[in-house]
Amino acid sequence: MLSLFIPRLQMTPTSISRRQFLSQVSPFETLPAAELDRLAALSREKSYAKGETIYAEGDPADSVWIIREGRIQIFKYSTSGRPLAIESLSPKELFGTLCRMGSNNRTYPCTAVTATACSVIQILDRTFLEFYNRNPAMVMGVCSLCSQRLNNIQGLSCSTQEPVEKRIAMILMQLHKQHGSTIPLTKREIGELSGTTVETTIRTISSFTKKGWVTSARGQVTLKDITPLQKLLTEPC
Amino acid sequence: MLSLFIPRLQMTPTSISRRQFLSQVSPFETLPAAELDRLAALSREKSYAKGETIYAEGDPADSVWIIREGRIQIFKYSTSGRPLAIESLSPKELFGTLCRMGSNNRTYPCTAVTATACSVIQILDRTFLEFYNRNPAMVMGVCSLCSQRLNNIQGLSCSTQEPVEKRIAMILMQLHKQHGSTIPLTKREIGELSGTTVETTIRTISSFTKKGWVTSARGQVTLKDITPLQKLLTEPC
DNA sequence: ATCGCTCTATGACTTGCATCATAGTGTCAA
DNA sequence: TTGACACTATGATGCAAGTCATAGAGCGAT
Repeated sequence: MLSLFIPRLQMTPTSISRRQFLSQVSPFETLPAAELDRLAALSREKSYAKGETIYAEGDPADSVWIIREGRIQIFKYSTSGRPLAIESLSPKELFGTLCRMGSNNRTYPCTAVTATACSVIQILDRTFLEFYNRNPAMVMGVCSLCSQRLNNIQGLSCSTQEPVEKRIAMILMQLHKQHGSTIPLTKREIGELSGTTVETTIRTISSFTKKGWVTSARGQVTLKDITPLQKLLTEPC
Repeated sequence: MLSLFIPRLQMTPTSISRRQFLSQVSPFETLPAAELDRLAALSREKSYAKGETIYAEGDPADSVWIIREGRIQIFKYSTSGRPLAIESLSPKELFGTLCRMGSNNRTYPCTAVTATACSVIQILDRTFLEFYNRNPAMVMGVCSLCSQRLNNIQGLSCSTQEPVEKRIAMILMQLHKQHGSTIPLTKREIGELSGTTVETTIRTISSFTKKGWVTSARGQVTLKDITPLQKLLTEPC
């Protein structure tokens, strides 16, 4: 689908080693030093250009992924082809893992697409499971991550019922936690996370701008005053 | 809110002991005999009439629950008050647990309401955690449950994008797995699971009836032919 | 028996948001 | 510099599904 000539991310010499990076990633924090060395040795690193698909829903799954650099969106597609972005993930976040831990689910349930140039760490399932089985503390870490994400998604699935304006406000608040007051996403991406179209997203954000709540530029939204946004969320209608 | 005079479920003398029942419940299956005895001794059983709220979103949470008898629906409410039933749970299923395992989330994120008269087993958090910390196999069980539920809900949240007809077909297929071909839910309950109104649910199911796919009676829907329902789900539009 | 309530059913009206169309602007590549 | 393309922007139109209204039918409570 994508041109073969898209330039890959040029890895700048990273300041910290992969091992050190992994030691900061949530379910690996508890691993003893020797295990971390081994994990760093057994994992590999890959680079992707913006817009590349790392895996697609239904692909046979054999790996767990961690973002080292860049941003990735996890999609589900409706049968009519409209994309819904379930999550927008930043460095140190895992993906392609959690929903496969339980069942004998050997395919990816979603599609992972890079939203920017990315560098990701790939760990084969068999490697991951080896560490998983050997380190009870890590099992708890994964369980805890799973649980957190369950909570997020529950919130998301409930937001279905809300009118678009609230859904977008909700996503903006969530992105605010992730990125701070300047959110580096295009209107399209925000729309995909809100489950709506670009046009509606633009109209809505433009109405927020008119009210002085945000400012908007190409590829970014800056939150100027989050209290009215917060208020909008809790308002009865 | 509810009358104080609603008659409680009259517990018929159950054929199996609570201990034996617990031994069949997923994350406890792996517990050694002595631990099961202890768990049965430390847990307690409660009965609820139809329509009672076991806990509400935001309530301080101190327990893990298991359905012994009856059916329970887990709700989120939109700010306009419209209910969305995230799940419809049957005996042996846990609730009030999974989304609290990770964070220090001391309040329930959803509301649990009995859809029929129910008997439930209550396990205090501190008891549950004691077993959780002592039995690594149980941690994996919980992790796996969490992961399964994450998958279910991901499917649900994506279905937002689908037209109502598909959402209802989807829910019917899911309930089919749970209950067999006769689904003992009212149109209202099916609507709540599909994220739509009673009227729309009735209209849609009535259209399925006219096509000969289902038959419908007060408080139940019987699937006659699931292949066209299945086909509806995958159809491009 | 009868009151009250929930469930089912169907028609008429309304509306939020998608869709379609058009266009200006910023950015990158050759 | 010029084309190609993504992003932003705004107006016009249509439709799916919600809302409101009404009514019959089943079921439990007294």
